[in-house]
Amino acid sequence: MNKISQLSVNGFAVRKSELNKSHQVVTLEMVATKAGVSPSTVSRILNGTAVVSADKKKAVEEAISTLGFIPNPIARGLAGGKTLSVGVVTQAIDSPFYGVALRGIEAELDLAGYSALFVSGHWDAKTESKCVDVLLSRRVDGIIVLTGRLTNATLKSCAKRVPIVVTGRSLKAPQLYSLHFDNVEGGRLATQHLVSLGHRRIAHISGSLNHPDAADRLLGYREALVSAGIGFDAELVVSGDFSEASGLLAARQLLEKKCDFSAIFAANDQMALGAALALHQRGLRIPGDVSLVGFDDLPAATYAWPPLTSVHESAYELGRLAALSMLQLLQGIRPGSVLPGPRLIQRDSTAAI
Amino acid sequence: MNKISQLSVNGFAVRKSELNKSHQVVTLEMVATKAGVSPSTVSRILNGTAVVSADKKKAVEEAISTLGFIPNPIARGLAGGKTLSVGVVTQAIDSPFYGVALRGIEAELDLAGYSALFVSGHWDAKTESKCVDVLLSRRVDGIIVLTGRLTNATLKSCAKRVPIVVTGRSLKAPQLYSLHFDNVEGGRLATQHLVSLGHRRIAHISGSLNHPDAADRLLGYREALVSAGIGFDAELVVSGDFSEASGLLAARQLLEKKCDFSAIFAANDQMALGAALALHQRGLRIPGDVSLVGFDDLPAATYAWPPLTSVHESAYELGRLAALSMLQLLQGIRPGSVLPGPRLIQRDSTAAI
DNA sequence: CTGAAAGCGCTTACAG
DNA sequence: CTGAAAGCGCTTACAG
Repeated sequence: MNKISQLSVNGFAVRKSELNKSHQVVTLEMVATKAGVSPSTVSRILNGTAVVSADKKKAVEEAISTLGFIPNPIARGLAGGKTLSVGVVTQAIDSPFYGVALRGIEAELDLAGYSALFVSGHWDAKTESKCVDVLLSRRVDGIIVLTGRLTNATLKSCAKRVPIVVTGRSLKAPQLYSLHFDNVEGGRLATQHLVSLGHRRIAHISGSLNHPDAADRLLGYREALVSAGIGFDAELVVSGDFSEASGLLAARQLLEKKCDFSAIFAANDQMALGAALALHQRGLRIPGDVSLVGFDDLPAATYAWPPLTSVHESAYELGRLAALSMLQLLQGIRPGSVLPGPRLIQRDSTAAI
Repeated sequence: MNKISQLSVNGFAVRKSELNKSHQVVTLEMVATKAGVSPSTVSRILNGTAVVSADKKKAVEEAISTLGFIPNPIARGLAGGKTLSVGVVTQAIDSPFYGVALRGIEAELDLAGYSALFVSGHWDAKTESKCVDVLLSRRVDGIIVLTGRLTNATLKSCAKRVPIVVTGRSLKAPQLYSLHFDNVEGGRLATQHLVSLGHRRIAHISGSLNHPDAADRLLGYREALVSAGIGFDAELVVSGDFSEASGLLAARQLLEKKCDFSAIFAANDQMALGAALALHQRGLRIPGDVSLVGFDDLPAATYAWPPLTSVHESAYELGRLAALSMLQLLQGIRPGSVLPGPRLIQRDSTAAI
């Protein structure tokens, strides 16, 4: 450092450029100087990475608090390869379902001093791959992938570079943990509920069938039907894409087909809401003329008219447990969390036939 | 570097520890070596920070693409003080309104190669302050604050450290740009619509009144009433907190007061949805017995029953323009974007008295 | 238990 | 137009 360009603030040498910052940044070196130890020692205390004598520890801790030192995660990341941040590949930052999951992730990570980096994959494997690259270039310590369309092989190979937690599938690999919700059981629950109410002609609005959740819910629907001795009728199944608009369209198709149904099980609440609108528009009453069951139990389900019976899946828990598992992976602990099972929440959109 | 601990991969010296990474990381230095120039030159080409001879430029660009070099934002951040990331203080990561704004921010930032760091302030000044600190410690290049409760003074002082874009208020300061939606006009529009339909007893469910948006919408309501010669009746105003649950409660209060109204203007769609439920539960028809207007025009408004008349406020544009303005601030350009004005979207929840 | 030194991957005056 | 060198704020072998 050129002596001529040096100044001093609080007894510390300061480069001119730093003076432009209104807040003088406190560095680890300043802490070390103030505490009369080496930077190495400060670092070790900070990270608990070695035993340090009690008196030095005390001196350092005092220096840290009087100086108000906050370690720079950027520098930490460069030097130690850790950034205390975890990347999250969500599919749409404004999804009502995943939004709640993000809140769960945020809450859990925050407890551990980690930050989340959210990027949206938009249900497109290419985009999701790009998201992973962005996250990797930002040197996140781990990546949480909320479902999406990345192949298992891709995920496993990512896990060789960085710990991965993925939702929406069951996968085993080193440094990879998956959290899976039992969608088959959920689909079964929804359908059984309708069956128990006396419905025999139960239509299903499925999600995009290349989406495992959609396929599983359909499977549960089918199984419940068969085991009730009703049998599966392909005529009664129309597929949507999990959006409200697609639910509306699907319900209209069902109506036009005249396939004579008394109930609809929609593979998510958003489609159920769309279907409800189609039904209302045709002058059909819910549940008087047709019973309706959704899936996810979004907050909106409670405020729909009539309030929607739905299969509860806790997005918040999903997010929280994904984050918790990631934190465990990062600490070298084998995660073991499992998602709570589906529960049927009965409201007013279903009734006996 | 100790020669003994050195290895070689693709002709480049590599530390042992790096071999553990499955993917050999390509550094700027490797690019320089391959192109036969100095690292400085590569950096300058990358940043367009100086004129470089055409041939070297070509060589470097070739090296970059054959090596698949991706600059490390972390190192960039440390060295240059830039991280190509902007922090976003949102209030709740799962808010249906702000969620859409986040999508707009993400889209715009992505175009410029920037990443967003989202943190939630939960409408609490203390928490929001903490969010700003976290963001600062991550060395974001700028911060976008979505409304919230930080004081103007706090915001202005933040702007001394880092460029700030804030929504939901009008503020002028160096390195600070604010984007403001005309909530007064929006409230006026909603109310005028009801007035034009012949309603005279128009109730209002306001948001939390310590929230400027809520106060402004109430003001617009009041102004419209007065200028229509109807006059303001405090009896007809009940306040909620922008949540569905509060809308439900507010509508019930209104009903119990027996204040005799034929229409309700709710300060946002979420409360309107809650109010609709309360109305339905009392057996009141919308709009037959009471007309209902919301605010924001969330996607959910379209799928409510009946589809909700609402004041459109484009959350997506809000986010997009906030991000655009930030990018301009970062380039030293004075931002000038303004939000589109409110528009009334008429659906089926309002009718002539 | 602790310090000096090198290094993480870049950027940016400085000096041609 | 371009390179050598120092530095960003930490961490981590290495050597006591």
